[in-house]
Amino acid sequence: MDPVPWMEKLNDAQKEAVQATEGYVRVIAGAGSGKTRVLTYRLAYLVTVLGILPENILSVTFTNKAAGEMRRRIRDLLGENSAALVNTFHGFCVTILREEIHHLFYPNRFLILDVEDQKALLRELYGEMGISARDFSYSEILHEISSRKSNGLYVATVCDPAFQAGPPPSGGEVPDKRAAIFSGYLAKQRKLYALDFDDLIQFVLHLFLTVPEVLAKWQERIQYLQVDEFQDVSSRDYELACLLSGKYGNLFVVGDPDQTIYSWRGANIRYINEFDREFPNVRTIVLDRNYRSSPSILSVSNSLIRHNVNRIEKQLVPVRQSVFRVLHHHARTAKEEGWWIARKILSLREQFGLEFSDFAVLYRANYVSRVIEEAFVRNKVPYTLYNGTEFYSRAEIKDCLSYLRLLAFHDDLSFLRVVNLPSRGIGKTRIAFLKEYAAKNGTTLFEAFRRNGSDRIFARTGASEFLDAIAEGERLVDHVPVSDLLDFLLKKTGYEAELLAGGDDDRKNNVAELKESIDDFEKDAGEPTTLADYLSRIALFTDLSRRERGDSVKLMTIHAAKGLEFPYVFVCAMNEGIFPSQRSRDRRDIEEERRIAYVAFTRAEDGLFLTDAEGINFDGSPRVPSRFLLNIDAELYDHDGRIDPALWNVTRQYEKVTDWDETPEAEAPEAIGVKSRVRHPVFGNGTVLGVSPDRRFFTVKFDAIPLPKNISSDFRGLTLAEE
DNA sequence: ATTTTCGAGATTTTT
DNA sequence: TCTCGAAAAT
Repeated sequence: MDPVPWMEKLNDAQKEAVQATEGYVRVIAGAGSGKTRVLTYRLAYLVTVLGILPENILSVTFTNKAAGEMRRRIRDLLGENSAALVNTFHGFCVTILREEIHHLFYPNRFLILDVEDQKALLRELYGEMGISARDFSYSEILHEISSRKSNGLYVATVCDPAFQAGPPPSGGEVPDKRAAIFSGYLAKQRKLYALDFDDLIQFVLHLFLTVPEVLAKWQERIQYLQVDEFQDVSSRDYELACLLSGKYGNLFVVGDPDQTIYSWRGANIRYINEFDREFPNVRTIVLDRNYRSSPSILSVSNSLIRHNVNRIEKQLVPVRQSVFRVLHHHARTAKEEGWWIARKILSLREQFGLEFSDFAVLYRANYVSRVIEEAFVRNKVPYTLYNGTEFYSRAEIKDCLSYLRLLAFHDDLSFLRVVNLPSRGIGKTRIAFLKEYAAKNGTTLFEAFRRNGSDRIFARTGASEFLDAIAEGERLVDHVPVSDLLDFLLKKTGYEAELLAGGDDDRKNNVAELKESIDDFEKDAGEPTTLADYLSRIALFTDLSRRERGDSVKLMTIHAAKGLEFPYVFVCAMNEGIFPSQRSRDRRDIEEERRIAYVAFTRAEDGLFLTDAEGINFDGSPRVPSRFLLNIDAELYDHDGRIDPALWNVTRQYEKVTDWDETPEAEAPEAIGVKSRVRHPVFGNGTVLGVSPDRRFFTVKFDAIPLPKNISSDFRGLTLAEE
């Protein structure tokens, strides 16, 4: 008695979820339990069985990859015009802002800043303030800006028409330099009318809370809201979902608390765990049948995740038959580890008639990929590197996009990037001249340049050639596709000539790949795309990074692999300090690392291989196998290669520091000062070389380790040594 | 005044 | 291994 034939493919719990369209519904969906299928079928059910209009339905996720996959599937079920009902949080915010941002005294054309842009903006600011990047590292400051922004109040400041975008306070002793950097950053972003990733959501929330008719309009539109990966929502995402679904009260959330791996970005497991206490009459559906992984892989995963204390017990039940037992390989060097993986892939492929694309290699941190790549090159294993942000932050890609952005926005950020690229003899001094003119006349740098391009200051430079190219490009903007526009610009500005002259094939390929991706984008959109359209979308595409080339092994971080599945998975560099990361300092951090491992393991369908290698860490300490290997019941997996029991002992030492419930009562950190002799549970005895100005950490030279290490002053394990 | 070179420092995860 | 900033060279 199913209303639609495809419902036959679903089990009872999945069917129940698909048909639970009204009210507040929470689905706890274990890895590989057919979550995506439920989400897509539910959309199809709403449209075909209930007759709901697609524009009244919205399905949101976090990544473009997941949204793209959903769009593809829903298109297969419902046809072309259904794509719009799937979006990412950020993409949907852009949609809202393009219609509504004028309420906030921002123009409808706003610029979206990615991390590289943010850094460029900071670099400018530092120059004006006379600050060095050594004292205030970009990433640290960006993190702080992000957390300062999370209180939401700044939006009102930035949008205030009276907000002065003047130069930040400089010279003299500013009591709080970080506060000054923050306000300087806000001033700069306002001047550019730019929004960074945090702003996209913050501005929408601010709009909803201050302009009631905007909220009412979107609440009316979104009659059915479903949210994927709900375990990863932050307080802002949560607030947005609640507001949007506030009128009709149809909110359907899906997630798996065991797969929370974005805490560092504000994800809070609380929102899924306490969902039933927040809303009335919540229906909870549990999907615990696993269709993806073989029983061996599943029991290893279950065995691992059981070590997390803060967790709701849930056992995944396998549906499939086992193919291989999970295998661990311990290598003597990182190089050998890479070679073992390459060799294993070649032999499995030979033996079972597999494709290279059946294999994925996952790792905790991007830098691990280098060794693997090298081994793959040597063994002629074709691979595709999915390196998150890296593709779009490649210099040549940013260059190309900056040229396009300069045409669309005339903004200072893009201008500064491309004006001397290739080198036209326009350096610090001439830029300073432009800045002065721009400040005096209230124009953009580009306008200043256009007015003064023939001034004698710019004699003997390529100024006129550059201005001609841009002017001609502007005439073309509305008449040719974006891809042709880029082609034109690169030729006319001499960028392409310079690129071809250099022997760097990677850079050439990257530019070629960008052109292809623009082509794809235009075909995908169906209708002619405007430049502004393209630019506002591309800013969010950080993970579309690289198209798979031919039949090849996929290399990516575990975070990037979330939501994907592969027949054969290698999880490499399973060493203390890499995985779990050296940065994890307490039990909560370790539990998140363990969830990351759990996500990695549960990506595998038929085969799972875990590898680690001995060697030296950055700080000179020796590498030992990851504690997660010890977490798995020994009889559930096999070892290939012998491990010196002494290594396991060191692993246990590490484990004691962070994994035990409470570290024993220790001396108050105040007692430790410069030249104190201290004792550390893992590194042994050492001497304190220095204390950070804010007393956040001590710099300690341990006797047994060549380089000094910074130890958090909150860390209770560091005590005065009794000698 | 601009470009090149060289050395030091940094390395989680990403929308 | 790669990136960034300051000094040297053109």
